[in-house]
Amino acid sequence: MNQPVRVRFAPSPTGALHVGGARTAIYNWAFARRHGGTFILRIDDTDPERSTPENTAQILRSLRWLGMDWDEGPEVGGPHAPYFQTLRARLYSAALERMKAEGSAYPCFCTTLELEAKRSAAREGDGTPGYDRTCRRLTRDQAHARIAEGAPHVWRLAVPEDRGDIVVDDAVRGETVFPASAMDDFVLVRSDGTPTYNFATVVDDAEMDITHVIRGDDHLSNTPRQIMVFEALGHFVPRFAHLSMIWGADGKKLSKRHGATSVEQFHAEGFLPEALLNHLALLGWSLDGETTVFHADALTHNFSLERISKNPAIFDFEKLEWMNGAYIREMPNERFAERMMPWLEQAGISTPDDLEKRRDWYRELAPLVSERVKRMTEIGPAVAFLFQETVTVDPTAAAKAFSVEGTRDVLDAVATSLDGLAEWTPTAIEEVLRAIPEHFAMKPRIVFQAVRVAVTGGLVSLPLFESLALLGKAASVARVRAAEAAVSRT
RNA sequence: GGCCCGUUCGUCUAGCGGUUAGGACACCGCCCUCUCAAGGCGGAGAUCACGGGUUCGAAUCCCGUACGGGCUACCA
Repeated sequence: MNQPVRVRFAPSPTGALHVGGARTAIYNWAFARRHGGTFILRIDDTDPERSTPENTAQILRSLRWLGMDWDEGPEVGGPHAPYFQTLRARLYSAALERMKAEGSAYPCFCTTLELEAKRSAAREGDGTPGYDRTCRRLTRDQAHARIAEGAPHVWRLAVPEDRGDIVVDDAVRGETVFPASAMDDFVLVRSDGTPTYNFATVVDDAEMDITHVIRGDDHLSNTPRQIMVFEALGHFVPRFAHLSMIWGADGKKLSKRHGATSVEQFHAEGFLPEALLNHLALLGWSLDGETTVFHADALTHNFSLERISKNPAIFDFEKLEWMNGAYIREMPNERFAERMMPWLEQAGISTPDDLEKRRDWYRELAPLVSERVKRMTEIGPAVAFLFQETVTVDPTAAAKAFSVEGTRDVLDAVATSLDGLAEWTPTAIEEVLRAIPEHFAMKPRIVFQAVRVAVTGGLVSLPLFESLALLGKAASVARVRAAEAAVSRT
């Protein structure tokens, strides 16, 4: 097959974009980009009960957030539009007409009850599953007559009598053989005229000239059926690549119990799209077995089906968190300052306007924060003390840091020293504060913890001298004085 | 039941006949240190699911078994 690569991601809008679906999308996208091919987004919305426009919108949003861009599909159009299955009904009936004419599809009038009886009988007996082809034995005239009568019927695939074993040469699994005996005349079109998944998806993949089908493992068993439809349609069979599932920590299907499952939720919880992309990419694929942190371009330059692993993966939230921290840390200060803005805004701490006014200040703040947060949601709590008029001292922290004998005098000395500082920089502040413990013959950490609690309100904070520098002289001195007053009262 | 797929440190993985079975997260220790992080160094952790073969030699190839998963729908 030497034609240009065309791949597709075909989510069903019955829910939000899941991490499993996201990974499938990423692999398809990376494969297309790597080979200069076309990445198509198609919405498989044939389930009228559960499909919603809201879900579709959310899926598109999540994909975009992750950095996926599609060459054909919703919002961008393309030569094979429309890209919603519900709008492609004509194609399915056209395909069925062709198959009827060629005898590769036939009507079946068996009722659900009859089918159930057949199934349980078969299961008791030789174990051969599938439809027993009762209606296939009807003559053309008989079938026509029943249809004319208005008898409800579905359309089934007439599996060729001479069709041998079906070999799927899967790019991930290798050669997988499905015995011909296991192939049944499955339903192509329901009695209400709508196509089944196995039919619609093949008609679409054929019409869109999909060359590689990269999708979840759960479709592997359906593949021989689909291959037969491709053959009945006289269309080339694409290459398949089946991805293993992503599980929760207990080896069960990933669910809310395990934490976030939808891409949107990861976003809300403070994860960066590039980190989630990286982590997902690594769940079943490896660059070289050594490199763990890499950007999207590494994927678009190196992605290959051959390096996809066969075994299922368990989603490791801790590793993702570490990776997110790694991405935060490597971000240039300027960029981090911009990226933290939405989170500060959301927390009601700051506004983009403020960033415009004090870019330098934010640039100084950035590295102090980025070095110690793993998620964007942690930024707010870490920097809040710098944006508030006064600080509320945590009682437990106060009890710990202010209980040392002589704290009042120490804080007085600190306030005085700071107040007398002509130059308000971290180094100048450090210099003058270092002299305090010496003077009182105390351990530096004892003194600095007292100042930290006084200024930041807690026992854990951004580096002290830098924090004071960013806070400003007036506020710093005021907070130390306030603490001093509080201490003397006890 | 039938048919398919999978099984390397707790987790993600490298490995594609000959390696002291490598890396990353998590964990532990030390260093750095104003707290917390980050960083540096080191450590522990895998009888390669199990049993048979093939081979001079198997985590790697073949066959079973066990355990997990998928499909077996007028769901996708």
